[in-house]
Amino acid sequence: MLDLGTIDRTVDRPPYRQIADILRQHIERGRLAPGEQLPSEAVMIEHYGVARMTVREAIKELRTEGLVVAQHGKGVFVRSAPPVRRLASDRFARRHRQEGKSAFLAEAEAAGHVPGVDQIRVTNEPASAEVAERLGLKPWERVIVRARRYLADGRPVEVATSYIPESIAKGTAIAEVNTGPGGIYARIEEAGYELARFTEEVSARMPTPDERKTLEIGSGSPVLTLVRTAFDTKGRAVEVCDTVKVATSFVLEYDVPAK
Amino acid sequence: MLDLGTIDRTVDRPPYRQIADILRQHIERGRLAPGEQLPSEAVMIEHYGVARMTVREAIKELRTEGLVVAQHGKGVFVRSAPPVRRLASDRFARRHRQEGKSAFLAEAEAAGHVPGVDQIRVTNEPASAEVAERLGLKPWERVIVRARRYLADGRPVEVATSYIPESIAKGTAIAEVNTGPGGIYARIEEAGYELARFTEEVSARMPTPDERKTLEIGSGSPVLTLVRTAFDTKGRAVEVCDTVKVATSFVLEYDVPAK
DNA sequence: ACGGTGGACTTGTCTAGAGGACTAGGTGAG
DNA sequence: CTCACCTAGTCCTCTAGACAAGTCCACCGT
Repeated sequence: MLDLGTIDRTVDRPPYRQIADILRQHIERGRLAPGEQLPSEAVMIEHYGVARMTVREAIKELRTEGLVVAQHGKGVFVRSAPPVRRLASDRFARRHRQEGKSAFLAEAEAAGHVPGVDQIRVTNEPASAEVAERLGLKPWERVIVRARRYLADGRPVEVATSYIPESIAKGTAIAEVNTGPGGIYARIEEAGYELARFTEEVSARMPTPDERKTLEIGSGSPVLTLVRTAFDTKGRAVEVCDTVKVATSFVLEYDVPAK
Repeated sequence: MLDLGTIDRTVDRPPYRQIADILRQHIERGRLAPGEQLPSEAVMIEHYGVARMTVREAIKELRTEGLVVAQHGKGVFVRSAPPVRRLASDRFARRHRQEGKSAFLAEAEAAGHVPGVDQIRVTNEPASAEVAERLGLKPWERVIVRARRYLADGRPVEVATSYIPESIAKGTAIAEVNTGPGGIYARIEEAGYELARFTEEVSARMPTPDERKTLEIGSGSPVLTLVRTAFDTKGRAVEVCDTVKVATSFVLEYDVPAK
């Protein structure tokens, strides 16, 4: 049985924070394991001798910290941390291209479905102001928009949207759902644009309601956003990729540039 | 005068969300400018005809989204977005080392103070479990801990903590507040460890109360965390740097590896 | 001119209670 | 067996009020 401890009304720290502290400790020390249910509001009201709102305040605090998620009608549960992934998925794909792809993956791609990716959507739209600016396009020019959602262990972890100028994509498989071996970077290079450099803008923020839904996360956990721009050897921007990612650890690697 | 609109009780969306929506729109459309004060709770209670807690719920929502900050006894204010910085500051320093440093910066460093950095703290401690693991140390070995806070336009934007094994730092200026030209990387290389590679783990989360205080941010805005590990040419980890950053955009750049 | 005090206004915290909505499990009718 | 219904338990939302604490400023006495 979980030791809920007691609160001390003589001390400076408000009761709802004390309760949050107790629960937070239990979670951090593993006494409340991921997926496990917290004591119900009623139990805590009884135990601590406080009003309903006080307990709810405590739980709300843990929710905004992303430690727990509440499920209407069921209870409050310790959030199970999504698995750590080594790299953002596009990088993953690029790396495979470089290092030689496993027969399994190549086969899956040839069959038109890549494990871990669902909800692929490809459209042809006028460039938004921001995309046009990043790609150096005129506002009326059109882009191919490729949106996809990545899964890990059946849970969504990332939504990525690529924008490629229609002028580059024309005549290639870029506008197809299945872009063929090597993905869009291979197609871009076949179209005569040799990739040379990327920039990435990284930031974090709270998700929009839409993103919360797509990524299936609680409102308390932040998302990482990456806007990657790919440039070719002539310095032209050839692709912009906007990635929104469940904010769990991933790893970048790079070498020290030669001196 | 700000148009507070009205709420509709016949509709599905709960009143506190409707109020939050109205305020959020005002903020996003600039009718409530950064730094500007929101109507007080009393005003909104009167205007919408709801209870105090309902208004507070609405404001709480905006707070967890990081849109507003409340100041006890003063009011609730639209959060002014921290300035965008191009690069994390350590990278900045590294780049300067590579590209040649401006006379101004070199001079400032020689004088022992770097513009934009305050609260430098250098200690010698036993390695924590995590740091020991990352640096490949035994638990009893000691590390030099260098903590510093970076400012931009007078506001804190980043707290970085470096851990260097005492065995490497011994006899160098690494344990001094002023590490001399080129910073700790130059000192590490002088000690015979040639830097070869970095890994970085990036994630985002909600700040701890302590971090909120140091970075002077509201509780609603997430922080980016970077744990960078530097390796030398022999594959030994020589430094771990833990960076907690106000989650505003910054830029990474890298080249496409030669094929 | 100066300093202290008090009051108005603000947000922070808590209480006590109500009805609603969702989930899961059991029960009984068909 | 299947389906509809009920019920207990859970969290969601809202009301109405209370006192505490921080901020600001006008006022008053010195």
